[in-house]
Amino acid sequence: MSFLNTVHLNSVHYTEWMTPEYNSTRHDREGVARAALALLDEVGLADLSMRRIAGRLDVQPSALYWHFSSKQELLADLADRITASIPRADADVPTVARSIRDALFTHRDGAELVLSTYALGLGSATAQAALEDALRRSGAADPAQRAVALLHFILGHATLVQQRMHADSHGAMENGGTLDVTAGLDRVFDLGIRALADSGEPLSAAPTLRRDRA
Amino acid sequence: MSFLNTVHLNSVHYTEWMTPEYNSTRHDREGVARAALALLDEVGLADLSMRRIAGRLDVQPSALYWHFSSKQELLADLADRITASIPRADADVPTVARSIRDALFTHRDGAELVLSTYALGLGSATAQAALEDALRRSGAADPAQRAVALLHFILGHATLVQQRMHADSHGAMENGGTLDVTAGLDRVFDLGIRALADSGEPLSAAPTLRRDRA
DNA sequence: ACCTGAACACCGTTCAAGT
DNA sequence: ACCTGAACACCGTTCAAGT
Repeated sequence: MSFLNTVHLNSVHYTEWMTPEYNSTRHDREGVARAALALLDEVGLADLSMRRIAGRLDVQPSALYWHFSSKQELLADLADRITASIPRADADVPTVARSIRDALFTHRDGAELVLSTYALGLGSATAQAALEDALRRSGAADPAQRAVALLHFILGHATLVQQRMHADSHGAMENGGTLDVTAGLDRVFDLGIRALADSGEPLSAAPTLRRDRA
Repeated sequence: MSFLNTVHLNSVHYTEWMTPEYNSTRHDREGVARAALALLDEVGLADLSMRRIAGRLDVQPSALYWHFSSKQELLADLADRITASIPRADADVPTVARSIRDALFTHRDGAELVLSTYALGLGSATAQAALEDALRRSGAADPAQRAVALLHFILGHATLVQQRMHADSHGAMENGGTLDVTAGLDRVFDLGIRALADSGEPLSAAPTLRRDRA
């Protein structure tokens, strides 16, 4: 009976009279990706299955394979959407680094997703380029390699922090002093970024004070 | 018929006469973990299923749950074995960092495994402690936080490099200049480690030459 | 102490066929 | 252009029961 109902709703002869307002259940690549990203925030990467995404769209699992050739391709698309949200500003290295981290934090398990996807692809080339530009402007040595090192640190750090956040939230917090664990990790991030941003020999002998603002 | 045969082989009445040399098919926690670690090297983390591990041990999947309460616990055990192989030497920071990275590289997907497992646990506390000790000996500022930053960098970097290695090996190498990609990443690692090992303001106004030993 | 057998509630993916 | 239905070859986990 329930399936009869469904059949009836869907059998709206797909012909000329089917105007946009009658179209409800059919999706495009964009719609699938957006639904998947929303679902990611609700259930997390481990529980983001093709079947669940399909269920959210009121569609059979096999329908997703018209839009994406595999789950891997879908995940790569999501990773690209996350890294694409990095603002492209003429900021200094710590600011760019923080904006990359914040983009990863925008979605649940975002860091892990981008990390898993990064190796295969040109995804997060955006992030790498932004870091390299900022480094070049600051006059740092070896800006290209330094950008890669910064990106690896940001991805590793963000992945670990995001995991820890999720574990602490509905997990076993057996440690009494876990209150400031995130605050401590924030200082670790700043320390790491600053160390990777400027070090080494060349340019300006004065170490501490660059930056002429105020 | 095949299952009859199996039944016959296993029904060696479990009593006193069952001396060690007759015992063949029964396992302990250690044996399961070793088999799983060996299988990890063959098939990789994505294909390391409980059912495959059981198959390797000629045992039903459910048998594994006598030794480990979940797959997660088994994986955590493997991660601990990998980090436990880090040599405990009085070496300088780059040397310690490299030995941690090499321990992660000892097994296929070792970095990813440890990274996934690290958040939950005290695993890789070994690595963190080793780094902190080395930093303290070097007189670096904020050794505790710096150790965490170094560990995050090492885990992120090693995970990315290991993924890339595997992708390049039997994957689509569409890039012409991928030959020196690993060499380049090795230089990135050294740069990152050195930057994180020494930087910052305090101690000795002269930036480059510390080192009072010898 | 360690394992089997059977079941439960899931997976990703393919493909002919429908509209 | 987009989807269904059905199938294939898998998953992790539980639990009574066996030896």
